[in-house]
Amino acid sequence: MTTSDSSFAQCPTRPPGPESCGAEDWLAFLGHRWNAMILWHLSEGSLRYGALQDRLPGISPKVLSERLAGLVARGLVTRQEVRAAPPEVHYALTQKGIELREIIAQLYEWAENSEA
Amino acid sequence: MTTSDSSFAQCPTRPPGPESCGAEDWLAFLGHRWNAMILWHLSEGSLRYGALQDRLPGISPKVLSERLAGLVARGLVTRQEVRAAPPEVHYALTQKGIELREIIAQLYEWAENSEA
DNA sequence: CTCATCACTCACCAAACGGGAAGCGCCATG
DNA sequence: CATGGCGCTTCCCGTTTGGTGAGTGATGAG
Repeated sequence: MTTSDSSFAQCPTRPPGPESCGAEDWLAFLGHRWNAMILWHLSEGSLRYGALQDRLPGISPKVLSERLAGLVARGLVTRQEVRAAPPEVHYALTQKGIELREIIAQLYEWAENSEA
Repeated sequence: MTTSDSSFAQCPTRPPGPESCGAEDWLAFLGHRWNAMILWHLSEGSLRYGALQDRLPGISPKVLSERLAGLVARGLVTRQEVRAAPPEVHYALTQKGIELREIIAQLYEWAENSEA
């Protein structure tokens, strides 16, 4: 079965606003550069701001902050400040974030196979 | 299991270019406005240019052309011209397109459940 | 006291993107 | 011969985006 018509069925003509369909909204978010990458790197476990910067060569602090804020706002990532000598900020996936990462992993696997 | 580390594993530091990881590339594409929507509408079956325009209120001919060209270029959609009285152009999903739509459907279902 | 670190934030600016309007080529019909 | 429909394409222009570089605040080390 083709997942039948139960999927996008409720957002056929994209009613009023700009983004109405849930899936499209998430796709737009994930398609925004770095977001999926950050999600991926955090799946290793909690990481600090600086550690993320190191793993994402080319990202500017401004953009990294923006993306992290977006991920937190969508409930995919938690932000935890540690008031220490040099302050530490730890970012980690939420359950929701883990679930979403799973779906991205599926896409990744499909891409691998279809590319060949 | 969390799909373990077999997924993005090969694109850890995004080597040289702009988009290197397969999944991120596809996400960027799908996240581009209208693309997923077009895919969705085509899953009903073959549609003509004008029919797509009707189903995607707000899209301009320019953007629809661009998106369709992108979908064709990625092998998700076929374009078939019919030289008739008023010319007809039919767009339909390829096998690859159908597979990708499946994955989007999964995302959609996840979004539905997690939103609640 | 000075300096360095961490995690940002702010102001500025060029480049890219995206939408709207209008035009085009082809053919059939009136 | 003029008109109309279909499927685009081209041009223009405002908005957004992302990068850069500098600055901030708290704290501990030298």
